[in-house]
Amino acid sequence: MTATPAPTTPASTPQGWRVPDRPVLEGLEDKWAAAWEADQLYAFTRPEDRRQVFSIDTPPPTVSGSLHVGHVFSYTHTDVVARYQRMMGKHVFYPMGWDDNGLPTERRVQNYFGVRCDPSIPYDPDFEPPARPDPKKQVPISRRNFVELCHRLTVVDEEAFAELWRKVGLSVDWNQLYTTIGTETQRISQLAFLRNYERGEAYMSEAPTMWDVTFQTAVAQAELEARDYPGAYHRLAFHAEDGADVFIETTRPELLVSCCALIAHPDDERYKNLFGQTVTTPVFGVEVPVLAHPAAEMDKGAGIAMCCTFGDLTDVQWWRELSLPTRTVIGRDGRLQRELPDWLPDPSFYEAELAGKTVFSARAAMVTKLQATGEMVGEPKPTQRMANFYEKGDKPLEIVSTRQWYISNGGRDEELKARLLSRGDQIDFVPEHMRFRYSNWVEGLNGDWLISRQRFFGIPFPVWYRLDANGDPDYADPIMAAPETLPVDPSSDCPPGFEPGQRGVPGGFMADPDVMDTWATSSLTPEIVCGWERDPELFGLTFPMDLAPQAHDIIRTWLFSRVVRADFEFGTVPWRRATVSGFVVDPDRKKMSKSKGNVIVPTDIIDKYGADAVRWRAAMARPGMDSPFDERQMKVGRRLAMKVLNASRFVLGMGAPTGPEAITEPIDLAELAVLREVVDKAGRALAEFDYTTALEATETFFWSFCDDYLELVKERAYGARGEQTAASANASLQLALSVVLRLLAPFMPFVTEEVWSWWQDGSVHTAAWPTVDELPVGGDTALVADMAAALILVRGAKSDAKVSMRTPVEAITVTGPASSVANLALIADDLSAVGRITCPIAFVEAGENLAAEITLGEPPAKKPRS
RNA sequence: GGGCGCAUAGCUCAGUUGGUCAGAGCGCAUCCCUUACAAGGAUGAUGUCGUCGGUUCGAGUCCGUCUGCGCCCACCA
Repeated sequence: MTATPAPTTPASTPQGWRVPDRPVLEGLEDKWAAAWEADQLYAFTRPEDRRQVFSIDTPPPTVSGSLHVGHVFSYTHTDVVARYQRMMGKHVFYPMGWDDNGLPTERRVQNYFGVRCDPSIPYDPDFEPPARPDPKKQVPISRRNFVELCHRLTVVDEEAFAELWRKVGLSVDWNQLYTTIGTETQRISQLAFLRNYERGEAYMSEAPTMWDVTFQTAVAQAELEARDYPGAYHRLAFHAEDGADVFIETTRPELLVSCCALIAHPDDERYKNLFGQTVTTPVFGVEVPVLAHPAAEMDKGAGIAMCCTFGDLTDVQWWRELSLPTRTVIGRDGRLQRELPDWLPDPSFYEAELAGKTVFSARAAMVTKLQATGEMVGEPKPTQRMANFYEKGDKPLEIVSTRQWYISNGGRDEELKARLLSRGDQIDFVPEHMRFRYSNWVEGLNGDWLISRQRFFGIPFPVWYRLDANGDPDYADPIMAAPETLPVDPSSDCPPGFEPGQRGVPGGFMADPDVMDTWATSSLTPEIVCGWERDPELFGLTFPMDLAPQAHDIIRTWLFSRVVRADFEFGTVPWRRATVSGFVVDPDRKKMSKSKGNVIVPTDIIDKYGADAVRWRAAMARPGMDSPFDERQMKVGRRLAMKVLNASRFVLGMGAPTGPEAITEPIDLAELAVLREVVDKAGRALAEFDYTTALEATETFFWSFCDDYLELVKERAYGARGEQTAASANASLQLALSVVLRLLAPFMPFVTEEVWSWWQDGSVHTAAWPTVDELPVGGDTALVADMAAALILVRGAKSDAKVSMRTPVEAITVTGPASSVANLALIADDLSAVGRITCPIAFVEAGENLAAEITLGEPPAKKPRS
């Protein structure tokens, strides 16, 4: 569908209002997005008092990915509330950020340009990526060239994202745009890190870490994902001192070489007599102790396990708690090390068959050897087990001992853990039960937060190391950058007191080669956007923030890490309220993902139904609720948007501008009394982030307003019964329209702005949120219910008779309870007009429900088809 | 195995502290070109509120039980 501009030619109306003849939805997004931008309608202006601000910690989307309809939904939820707060008079601080830092961008650059980063290659200032990228033959390029390509591509991606957000109508302040690789972000990230380091919250440690062999980087606990992984049990014979065999079962026979103990549960009668003895390993003949540890599970495998450094996290626990030797065989590339293990009595088999092999080849070689020596019982027995993966990787993680930077997060400090748990209690979660995700995660932490990554496109650590006379780094006493010099790139900048020529030479210095994980940066989004250590006035006005929206999959990462940072730096929570949106899932309730091919492209759906319709559907999904995608529901939103256009045109085309003092008719007062209740309900709901309830209340009112009230007063408003009753109708219609447009504005910003522009000055989005005080008192809401019931009686009679609604009613007797009958008598004239009732209506008090005896006249002649 | 959530019309979901709470929209059926709206409008049908117990004058609503589903975490011997 091509977007045609909305008609701007005003039809001439006596009031001077500019109401188009045939209003359409097409083109409203472009028209109003441009106007809002030109007017800087959503630009943050600084009030005097923090209480006048509503600040939002917008999640920065990963620009190397693609936005799907779920993103549109969740960002719309926040935007609805931002718009409400703005109309409430708040100075809304609503930034947008792009997460363009880190591994996802690296991967996209590799695929897009067909290159890969090789830090050993020198910079080539004239480098151009291959015209035809070949994914199988990626061109190795220098780190600096690689980073340049990352920047080049993110600029393109970010423009596409911004375009989508404008189309969706997010009322963000684009002046506050930040990126997670930007200069200011680098400065803040490095500064916060230095502060953490000074206070002892950040530290370096050499320890076993979860390691991805594909990306060759350490990964943090929060990035792990347990997945099913096929394996096989291998039953191996160890040899006891008395010559007996001790059988263990393992899924990783290739790690046998790194075995440093056998371990069983202290209460396990089968192995009690072995504790304290040593056994020798099959094939290698290494002598290892048999030890007891409660983490050994009697009913798992043979009940006795070989501990290797390192096969899994239990091995790490045993290694640490039993002070076992470190026998590393898996290298950072996932292959068995070429260096020969010095603990082997005879390394010849290792050298010939294992060194340099992948774990898979090594396993095969090991099994062949074990079968040859008779030390493996039977065939490998296939099994399904869970293995830890990096969430973006496709090979199981290995555990490798490496030197890394950490920030404490309570995983190794019960006092800190308790404090961070209590921070969670200080945050309002919407929906409330999402706080359990937070407390569950914090309670389950078993280590500190690993923030260094052995990657290229990220924020470097502002750290150097002195090199001793042999050229070896002194990690114990790192040189930290001076805060006023930030941001620094230690690979090109010099540490204080050194010359460039001293880089990499004995007695000189070297840069810390790592970059910070992307969460180490995004954990600081409140500090970044609020102007921490940059703009104290802004910071005072916006921090702690009011709202932190996110999806439920990042509670353990982004949400938690921001709490950690704010606790360390400020001793406070970073925001008062955290809201959690659900996912949009496919009709089978499966999560959308590229690999499943079930992703809905948001621009397609917006082009087809309009942004207001998509936003309407988004707002019908309550916080935290996953929502199946059903395209038909977009039509419902579109119909509402069309209704707003048409009903507004009708109301504004009928009478002269009339003030509320003209409203005197009981039904007019009654209709506005219903609206009073809606205004009250919608406002209270939106204040609590319950946008769905607000929308439902408004929408229900609007449909009955159109279907019943508008129909009922139509003829009177045209002046059929005199000026005074017409003025009452028109004043009521205009007031209701003004209120309804404002109630709908947060949800459907485009169509409401369009209609507002026909007859009002300024933008509906900076108009005041409606209050009950704008609406007259004294109306009886029961009258509206009676009206609706009466209309159904008249229309039902015609529908049953299968005749046109224009068919006259020649006789009608309405019966019902006294109050209803009395109410309907008040609006008999209006009822007669809308029902084509040509006779007086007879009212009789009888029964508990309204009923009618109706005699229909001749249906009108059908008009010929034009 | 631990935690959380869900179970109400064919579908998606509302049902605030137990007392017109058996609802909405979609879909479906029938009808209507009606001068705001045919990408419309009117009218209508549809449910032992997952199971079994309990509290109560009264239970979708509170308590317990079971069953099914979903999500998060743990789980490599």
